[in-house]
Amino acid sequence: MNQKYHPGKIEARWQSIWEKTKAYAVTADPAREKYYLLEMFPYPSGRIHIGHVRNYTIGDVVARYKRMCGYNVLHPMGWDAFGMPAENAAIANNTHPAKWTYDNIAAMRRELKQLGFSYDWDREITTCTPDYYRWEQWLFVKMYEKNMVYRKESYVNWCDRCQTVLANEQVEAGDCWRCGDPVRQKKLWQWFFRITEYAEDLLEYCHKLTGWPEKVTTMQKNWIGKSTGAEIDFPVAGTSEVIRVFTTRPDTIFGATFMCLAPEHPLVETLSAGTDQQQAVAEFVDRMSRESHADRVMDNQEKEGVFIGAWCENPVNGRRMPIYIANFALMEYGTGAVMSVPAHDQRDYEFAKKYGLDIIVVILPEGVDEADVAQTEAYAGDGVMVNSGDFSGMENTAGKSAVIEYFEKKGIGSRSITYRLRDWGISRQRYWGAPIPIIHCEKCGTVPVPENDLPVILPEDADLVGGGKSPLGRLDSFVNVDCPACGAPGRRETDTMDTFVESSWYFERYCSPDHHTAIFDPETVKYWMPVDQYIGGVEHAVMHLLYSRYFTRVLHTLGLVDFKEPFTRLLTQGMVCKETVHCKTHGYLYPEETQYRQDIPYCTKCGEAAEIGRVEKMSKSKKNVIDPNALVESYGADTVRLFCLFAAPPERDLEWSEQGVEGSFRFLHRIWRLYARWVERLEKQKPYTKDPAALPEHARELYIKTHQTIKKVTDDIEQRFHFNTAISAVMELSNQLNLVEPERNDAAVDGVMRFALDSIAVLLSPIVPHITEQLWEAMGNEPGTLCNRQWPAYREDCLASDKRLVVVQVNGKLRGRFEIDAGADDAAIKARALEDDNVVRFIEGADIKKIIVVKNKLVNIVL
RNA sequence: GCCUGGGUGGCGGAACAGGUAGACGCAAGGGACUUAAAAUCCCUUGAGGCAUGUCCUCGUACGAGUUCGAUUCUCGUCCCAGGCACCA
Repeated sequence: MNQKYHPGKIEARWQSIWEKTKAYAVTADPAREKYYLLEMFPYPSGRIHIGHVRNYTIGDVVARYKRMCGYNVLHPMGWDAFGMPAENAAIANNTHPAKWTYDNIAAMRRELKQLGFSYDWDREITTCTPDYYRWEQWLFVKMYEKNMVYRKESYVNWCDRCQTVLANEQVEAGDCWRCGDPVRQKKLWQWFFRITEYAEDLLEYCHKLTGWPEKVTTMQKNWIGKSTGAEIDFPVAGTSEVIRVFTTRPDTIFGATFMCLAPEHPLVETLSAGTDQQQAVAEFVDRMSRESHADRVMDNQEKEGVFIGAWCENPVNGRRMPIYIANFALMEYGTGAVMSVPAHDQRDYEFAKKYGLDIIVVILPEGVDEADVAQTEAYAGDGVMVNSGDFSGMENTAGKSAVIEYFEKKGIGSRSITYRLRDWGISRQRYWGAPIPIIHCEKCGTVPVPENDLPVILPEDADLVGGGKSPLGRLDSFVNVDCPACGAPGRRETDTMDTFVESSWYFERYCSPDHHTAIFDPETVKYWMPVDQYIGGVEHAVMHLLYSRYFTRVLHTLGLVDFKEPFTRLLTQGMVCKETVHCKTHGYLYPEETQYRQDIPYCTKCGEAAEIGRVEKMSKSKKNVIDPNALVESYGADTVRLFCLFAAPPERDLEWSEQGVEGSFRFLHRIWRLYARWVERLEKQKPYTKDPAALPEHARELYIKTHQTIKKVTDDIEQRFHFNTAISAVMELSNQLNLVEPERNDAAVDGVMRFALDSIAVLLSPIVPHITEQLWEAMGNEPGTLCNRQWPAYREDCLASDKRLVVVQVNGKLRGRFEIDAGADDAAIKARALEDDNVVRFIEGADIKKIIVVKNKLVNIVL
């Protein structure tokens, strides 16, 4: 066996063996217990980045571990292949999005294979293929038939640069999440999924997702944003119109002194018509429409509004309330109208102060004088109702229900629930996406494409450049089609679907990727789904995960699956970060543009010393990126995998360190040399697996340590995915083994040594599969059998040694320690503690008040 | 502002039911091997003190508290990261 560890050849060799033997291909087998491990599939941007490597390494360890534990493990990989970067790149490089995408996929597949992940490549999915999106279109038609999809004209977030509509979730702080340009409002006909129909169910199940990080379910709950309250009708003075408001505080209705409408509210125009406010209102509405939705919602703008020249009447006390339009009233939340109670709502308070409107206190906190409430700010807390007619004197918490019941009796209001969540707009005016399978007919309206005509193939000859309309809209051969219902000339829908649609059901398709007669084979889905463990970035905590949960409910409603939640357990791994380096003249520097001398980076362009900046998430804009490919080339995949796991537990951010990588490489090298020293002596040696008691002491210690390591590694992987501590444990074991020298010819230790070395190979194999397979073979084992080996069990009789270390405290401070037989009773432990020289120094001449003994662990003497 | 996390040596991180704080690794310093360097191996390494020890004091963001005993539990404060935010 070579003394030196050369990862290059070894890794290529095992990868080709795994590929040839289809080592990780699986089939549904009802006789075996399944485990579905899924990592979020990547967008084929061109190269694998280090975040992918971390994500997929974590997943691969779990997949390999579960396989070794006997599960039938489904571990697939594929490509989230539709999306705008392909289009942008195609325009920039004068190529076709398909070519760009497929080239990228080929390159990234090669990179993934070089990392040795245990995927069943036979199940590879590419979402931009008709094979895949035809079933998405099929599902769209089913949803259309069940009225789960609809079309409406609505304001949408529009990005001028990307020429596309964005979902609310895709707008970050008022800007496009992709390009960062400001987003503005545009009115378009859009297709929507009725996700709000499932709002309550999605919310309710958040509490049942016990295998998810609380962080994520909390974010989803906030996103759904349920509010309980009432809807109440306010009659408009002098007309038969009523304004319906939603409020969470019906208990404050006696304090409502004015009304605020959203600028888009349908009554704004009618009510202001013919009044002297008409002009001012029109101007305000116009100004608001030009301001982007994001600006209106995001900035803590000053509250402003305009009186619309009409009044309504407070239904509980007949008070005449002026009606305003206000910039903070949102048409898409509640009813687009707010009953304003300035004494008890901060926004309303500021608005009232600004425009000199009445403030009436109706809730009195305990022990406070009415004159002191709402003097400088609104009081939003609980208290006793005052100035509230028959309700005065009631606790406001009870008052809420009482007021609602009163409304219901009088027929002017009712209990109501509102959600922040809105329906999912899926129309995109882009080329590189799945066509929406609808035909517009003048006579029949919107007609779904019949099942037999699916898929609606995305034509390859679209002209991507040239603005205004969607590229598909400029393609007559695509647009012109006969109406399937009446045969008259019709027009195809030219919008494509949001790419979040593809990623909302790909995990089901993985179960039967080659099924050509249905969206998936129900039997295999029944066997594999739901996903037992899903792993991905926390940046998908709201959109992707909520959409996937929604889609699974749709499939459930359509009778296609018998579960509602797609992902039983979720792990969100942290980001990969690295320090930034900044040169005064050249800005941010790539690692290869810096040279370190005595820990100070120098810019290779100008030779000047550069500044080390904050540690930040790796990104191209900060240039603090690492190319995984280059790392694999110089250190090998095993080292890269090992470092990704060792540097931090998965849920935390990982700080990249070149020296850390170096350290991981050295560790693998140490393991390699440890084997090299022993391989000749132990090749034919059987591992010792019997009772530890039969061994001489030095061998027994090694044997016990090995079993303890097996337990530690097993627990760390199984219970917490804390691979960093699992690796530490193996390092400790290997450090101990390194002290044993084969040259001593100590036959008593050989069997134990063989057992320990075998164990190291097995324990490390999910983490560093190539080197361990190589070492396994070198030890005379059948080549390639390590990855199919049973995960080792540990002997209970090895977990605790027969000696225990007991520490002695005096008044809680550590003063001594001693070893004692494990079986020793409290009295014996106490006696030993009191004999300890150093302990005696501290207790001499003092009164002992109390002695606390924790068996086998600790004595605390209290003076 | 609200909701999540988090704050431990020079650094990444351990301590997974309140019981030895700093495992493991990195970096640094010293030594061995070598003509030399690299690689490798060994030793030291939280801060301070002196009486140099199986020693003492301090120490897990800060301040209180509960406890025989707190990195761990409670309350308050500060800071960092992520998410949400005029939601009626």
